[in-house]
Amino acid sequence: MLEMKVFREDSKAVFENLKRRKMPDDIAKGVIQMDQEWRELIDEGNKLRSQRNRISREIGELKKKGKDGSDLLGEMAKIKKGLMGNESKTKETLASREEARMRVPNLLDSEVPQGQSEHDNRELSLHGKKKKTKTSRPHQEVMELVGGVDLKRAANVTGRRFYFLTGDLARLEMALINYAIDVLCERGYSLTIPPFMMNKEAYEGVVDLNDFEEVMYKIEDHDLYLIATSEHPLTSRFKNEIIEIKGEPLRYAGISTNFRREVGAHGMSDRGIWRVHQFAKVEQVIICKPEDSKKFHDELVANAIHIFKGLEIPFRVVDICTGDIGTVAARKFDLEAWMPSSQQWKEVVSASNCRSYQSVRLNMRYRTPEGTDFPHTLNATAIATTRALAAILENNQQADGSVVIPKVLRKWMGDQNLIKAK
RNA sequence: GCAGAGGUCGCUUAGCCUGGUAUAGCGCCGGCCUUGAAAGCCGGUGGGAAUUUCCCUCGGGGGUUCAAAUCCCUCCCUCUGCGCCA
Repeated sequence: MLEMKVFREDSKAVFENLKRRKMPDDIAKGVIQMDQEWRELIDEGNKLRSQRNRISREIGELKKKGKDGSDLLGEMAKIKKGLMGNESKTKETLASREEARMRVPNLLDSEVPQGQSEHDNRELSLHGKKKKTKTSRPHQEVMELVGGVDLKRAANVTGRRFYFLTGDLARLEMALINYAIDVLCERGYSLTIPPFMMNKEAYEGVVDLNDFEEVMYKIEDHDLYLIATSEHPLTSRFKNEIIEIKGEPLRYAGISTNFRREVGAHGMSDRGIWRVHQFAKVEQVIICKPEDSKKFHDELVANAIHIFKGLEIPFRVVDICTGDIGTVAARKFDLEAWMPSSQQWKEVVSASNCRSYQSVRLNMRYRTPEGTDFPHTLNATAIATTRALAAILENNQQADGSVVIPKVLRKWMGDQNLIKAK
C-alpha cells in the first residue's frame, strides 16, 4: 500500500494515477477523509489521556504524603468515560482507513505505456530465431509422444489441471531448476527454500486482496494459505523489521512449489501443463534502496534473458501497459516465449518493480543516515518449470516426436541430447 | 501433544516478587579535542499527532486499578525436558 504521506502531501499523484489506470477515485477519497477524522480523534484522545495521566500522578503524590485522593475520582470517571468512546471510534476509523488504503493501487512509473489490455503491451526487444519446424504439435501432444506425462490419472487422484510428470520430462524439470539456480548463485543470489504456507497477516503484505478469493488455497481449520510463489514468503520474511542494506542489495533465489486456484481462467491455455494448479518455480527477489530499484529491475530482466537465451528458445521482452499491470507493481516487464503450435508469444517470465508498495504494508524498513525508510522490493521469474517445459517441447520437437534437449541442460540429463519418442 | 523457563528501544541487559516518568552497556549519529584517526569527554539514538508541547510503545489481544513492563486471563513465539515422528 501507499505511504500515508502520499495521501497527505501529494494526493494529486494518487488521483492522476487512478485516472491512468481508469479506476474510480472514491476509495482514495475515503482514505483521505477517514485520515482527517482519525487525526482529529487522536488529538481528542491525547488530550483526554494527558488529563488522565496528570490526575493519576496527583493521586500518587497525595498518597505518598499519606493523604487521600478520592475527591479526584469523580473527575477521573468522566475522563475515562470520554476516553472509552474516543478509543473505540479511533480504532474503527483507523481500521476503515487501512482497509481502504490497501485497495488503492500502486503509483505507476511514468514510463508505463498507456493501454487497455495485454494487446497494448509494448514490445521492447526480440531474441533468438523462430525455428523452421516441419511440425508444430502443441506441447501436450509432444508430452504424450515422449511418454512424459499422465494427465488422465492425475485427474482421477486430484482433479483437472494436475499432472504426473514422468521419466525424462521429470528429469528435464529438475535440470531446469538446477540450471536456473546455478545462474543465479553465480550472480550473487542466495538460494532460499521458504515455507510453502503463510498466515493471512503476512500474506496481506504482499498481494492484492482479491488474490485471497482467486489465487491462494486456504488450509482448512488453520490460518494458513499455500503460497502462489516463493516471492511471497521471501518478501514477507522481514515484516516489521529494520534491515541493513549496506552497499549491495539483498538478492535471493527462491525455490518452491507454487499453488494457484486459477479461478475464472479458461480457454485454449487450459490444455496440457500451461496453466496448472501446481508447479515449481525458481524466483528472483531483490530488496534495495529506493534510488537503485530501476537499475535492479533491469538486472532481474537481464538474468531472465540470459537464462532463456541459454535455453535457445525464441522470446521477446514486453513492457506491460497500464491496463494489464495489476495493483502491486509500479512497472512490469514480461518475457514471452514463441509457441509454434498457436503462433503466439506467451508469458514465461514476469518481472515487477513494486517500489515501496509491499514494504509499507509489511512495515519493513532499512536504516538510513537520517533514520529509516521503506526499501523497494522487486521480483522476477527465473524459471517456471511447466511453462519453460512447454516452450522447449514446442520449439525443440522433431518430426518423429522426439525432443532436442537444450545444451545447457544436458549435464543434468546424463549427457543425453535427445528425449526419444516412445 | 505434555510440563517447566523465558520474550523489555538496533543488539545485550536491569526493573516484575512488593504497581507510581523504562536502567545500564554495546553499536550507531553529532559535537569537543586532534595534522588525521583512535581513545577520552558531552549530547543524541522507537512511533504518532501537533509545533517546542502532548500522546503512544516492554511478544499480540483483553481485564483489574486513579495508575500496569509489573497483577489476572488468553493467544503467539523461543528455549529445556518428555512423548510422537520422515
